Amino acid sequence: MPASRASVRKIAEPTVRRLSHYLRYLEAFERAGRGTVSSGELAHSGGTTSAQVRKDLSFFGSFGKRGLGYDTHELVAKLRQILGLDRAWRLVIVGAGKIGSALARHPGFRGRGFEVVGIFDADPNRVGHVLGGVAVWDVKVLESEIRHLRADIAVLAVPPEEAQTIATRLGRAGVHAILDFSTAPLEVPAGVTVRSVDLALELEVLSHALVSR
Amino acid sequence: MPASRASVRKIAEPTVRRLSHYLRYLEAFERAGRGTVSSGELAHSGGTTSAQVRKDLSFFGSFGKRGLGYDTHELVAKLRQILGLDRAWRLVIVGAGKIGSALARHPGFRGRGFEVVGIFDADPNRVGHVLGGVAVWDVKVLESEIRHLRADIAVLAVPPEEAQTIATRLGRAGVHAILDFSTAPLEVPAGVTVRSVDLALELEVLSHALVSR
DNA sequence: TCCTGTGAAATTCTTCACAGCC
DNA sequence: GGCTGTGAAGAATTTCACAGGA
Repeated sequence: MPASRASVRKIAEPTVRRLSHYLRYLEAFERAGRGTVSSGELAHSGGTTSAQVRKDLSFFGSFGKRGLGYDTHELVAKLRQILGLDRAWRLVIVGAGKIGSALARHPGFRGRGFEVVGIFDADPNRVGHVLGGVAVWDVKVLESEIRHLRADIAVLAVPPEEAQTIATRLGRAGVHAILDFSTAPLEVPAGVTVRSVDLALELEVLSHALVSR
Repeated sequence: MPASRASVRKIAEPTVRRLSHYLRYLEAFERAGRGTVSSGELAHSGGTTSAQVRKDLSFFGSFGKRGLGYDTHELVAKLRQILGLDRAWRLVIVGAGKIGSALARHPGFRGRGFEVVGIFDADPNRVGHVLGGVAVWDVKVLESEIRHLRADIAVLAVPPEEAQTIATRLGRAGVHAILDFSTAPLEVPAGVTVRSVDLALELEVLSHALVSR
């Protein structure tokens, strides 16, 4: 049952994260000129076990060679396809504050197929400026401009009290994926995926680790 | 078997994350003047089930009141203790680039008990400046200054190729917790906890969600 | 009646272990 | 010999469901 071209089967989120990890390491192996990689090597770089790697990959069919490992190029291409990275995604950033503008200038996104095509802010002093080569628009024109820019994904970097309003507007504008840096709980319509990055929460996990050693 | 004062039992990471979430919402309830909160309400704000909330909390003893719910203040205090937030943590940021300096100026940390006490960078043009009220030190004096500042947690915001070196030096300087923004795989000595925040990876999870709908 | 605390069941995720192929 | 693919076992986590206190 090999996955047919477009639609990719539903995978558990921890698995998706591992696949993304594997891809990262595979690309490093690829740059190093390695033709094949074994599940053990992938496991070592990613902090899992070889059995886990094989299980994760076997989910999509078998493209390893016994006794050898996986063909680096082939596996990279396959993972890109599974993760939807065989196309470019168009990103907008909402909120040109500290985090938003740091992200706008972050060069790492474009390199991985995520192109920032627009930035929005409510502050008239910021509107019209250019950040990282991208124009800052007034958030008033969010919906129309997002359609115009054909954005797929939005990065939400606004104060918590505005997050819900913007998220709702993003949903209406046809954005189906949001990377949320506000710490507010968001309610979004079905069909919109939200991933939250909460730095205070990450610090709290570390805090717990420190006291529970 | 109620947890005794200082040492807190080992909990699975997903549980810790949920506890942190609960705390966030509880604080909102507290500000709204709510004396008690039910597991159902906590579950709703956090996107889980009431049974999950009760299981998570019952792990530390029973401090809910049947028919009523949990005492807001009491539960806030308890969660703070479990998460190690009943004390202040001293944070250093290594790397005063885009992400590092955005974090240094981020007001949300101090508000939640994490105080940025020092910043380090290798660029002489940045050394000696002040970011968000905190001095930028030369990374050459990392070890001695970290001991001097009595830092508990380090935020690693350096280029990937330097991440391992710095992580090793942080370990030697007595830092037991690292929040890592570089995307390199880190090897750290036992006793050092690392949490990685990888924005490209988060975007890839969203990408996968978009193609697998 | 409302809501907690918790064994038991169900489900999900991970590891084991080995047959099979290069 | 080395390494994949995978059923089966095992572990961990989540959900169910209900007894019992406010």
